[in-house]
Amino acid sequence: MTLTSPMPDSTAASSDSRYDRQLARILEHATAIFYEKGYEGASIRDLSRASGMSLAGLYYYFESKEKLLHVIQRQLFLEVMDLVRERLKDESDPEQRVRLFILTHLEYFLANPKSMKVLSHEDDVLKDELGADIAKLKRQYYRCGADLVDGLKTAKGLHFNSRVAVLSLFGMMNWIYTWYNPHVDGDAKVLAQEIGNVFLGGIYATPAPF
Amino acid sequence: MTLTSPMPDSTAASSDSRYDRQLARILEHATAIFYEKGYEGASIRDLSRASGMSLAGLYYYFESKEKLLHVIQRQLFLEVMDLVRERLKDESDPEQRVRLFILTHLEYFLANPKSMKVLSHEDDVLKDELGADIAKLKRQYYRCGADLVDGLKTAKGLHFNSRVAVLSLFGMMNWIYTWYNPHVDGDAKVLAQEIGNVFLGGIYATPAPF
DNA sequence: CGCGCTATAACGAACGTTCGCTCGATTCAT
DNA sequence: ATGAATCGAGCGAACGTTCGTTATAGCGCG
Repeated sequence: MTLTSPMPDSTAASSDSRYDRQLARILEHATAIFYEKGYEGASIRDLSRASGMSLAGLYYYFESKEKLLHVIQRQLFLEVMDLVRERLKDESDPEQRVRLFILTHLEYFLANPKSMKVLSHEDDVLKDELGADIAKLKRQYYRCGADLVDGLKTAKGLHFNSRVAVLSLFGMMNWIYTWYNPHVDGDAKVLAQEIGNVFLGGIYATPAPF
Repeated sequence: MTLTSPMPDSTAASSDSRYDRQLARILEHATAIFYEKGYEGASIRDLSRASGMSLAGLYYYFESKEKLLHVIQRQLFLEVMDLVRERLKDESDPEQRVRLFILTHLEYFLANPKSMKVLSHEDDVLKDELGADIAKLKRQYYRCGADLVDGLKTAKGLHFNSRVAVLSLFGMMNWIYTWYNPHVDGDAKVLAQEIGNVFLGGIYATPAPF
């Protein structure tokens, strides 16, 4: 009965009910533990220790380890997709739209580096319906990026393999969690600039077919 | 009745003892299982089932699950590094050297897609000495790519952030295991061409620092 | 009181690992 | 040439631990 649907008695100002605050706290700790040890390597007891709650206490908030990961991943996807949508609302220049997409993605995930890994690294552990649901969200997000790149492509009359280009872009961005060091590499703005330069310069320089 | 060679052994090539062949077989099965279920998600019993050998039998060939992964990863790094070194021997043009690096990396890992994931995805599960050893190899491999890119950079008098550029290149290449489909995307040669175009076009188009 | 929430303690199953043993091939002394 | 001893390769069964999960009983607050 937990987690599959919002609490029935929650009113509009539900974001600060005790239940919601506790749930958010648990998701945060769980994300940190999954980040450190990976989903399979993390035990419910690790989560219990980290969040200072008993095993049974945790199960009051989610009904299985799988559903817990699912909630975390789903929330992250929805949040970043919402953010992207809102940021892109006021931009119409095709190149700037791609740059803005990169910037938004990096800003969100450099602000939540542990979330970045839990999304990127634990991407295929969920099976069946739960896995299919996450895969669907992922495909939506990919589509979003691909549409932006294709928009730029037709606007400028470029010729390149869209699929490989977009997936390469996602590769650059999603690989960051393995090396990013805020003291060495700049903030999201700097990084988005540099990665945007490489990617856009790369597709602009693409050879014309003949 | 002189004692020339003990066994006639039709398929001589006795450089591989039975032990070595069995070990290789086990490593291959283990790679496949780690690929499917991840290191933490794979149990020794899974490996036992896959390789058709008992639990205790497996432990005759390695002394712990961690050491098994270590052997696999170490062997892969050494093999691909050797391959890169040999291929680069005869090429002196800086751009072609970078392209050749990309091609070699892709050829090796598209020929061994499961290995690619076991290296990329299970990269930080090993701790202490074993982990440090793998991290050292990884750093060597990174250095290799970085030197090539830096060679091109100075040869052409380009200006860009080498660290971000090289790590982005590795991001593009190492992310491939999440999406590559041999029936849709080309073989290593065509993929190396496309990724090389994006990357090289990207760093060539880099703005001068002012 | 009743209800939302937490803690204790336990469940069976699965985990990585080890022990003692077997069995065929090889080696060696006679 | 042959029996005894050794060795490499592998097996079945079990070790103690940890896993995800749950039944149940108790607390504090409206």
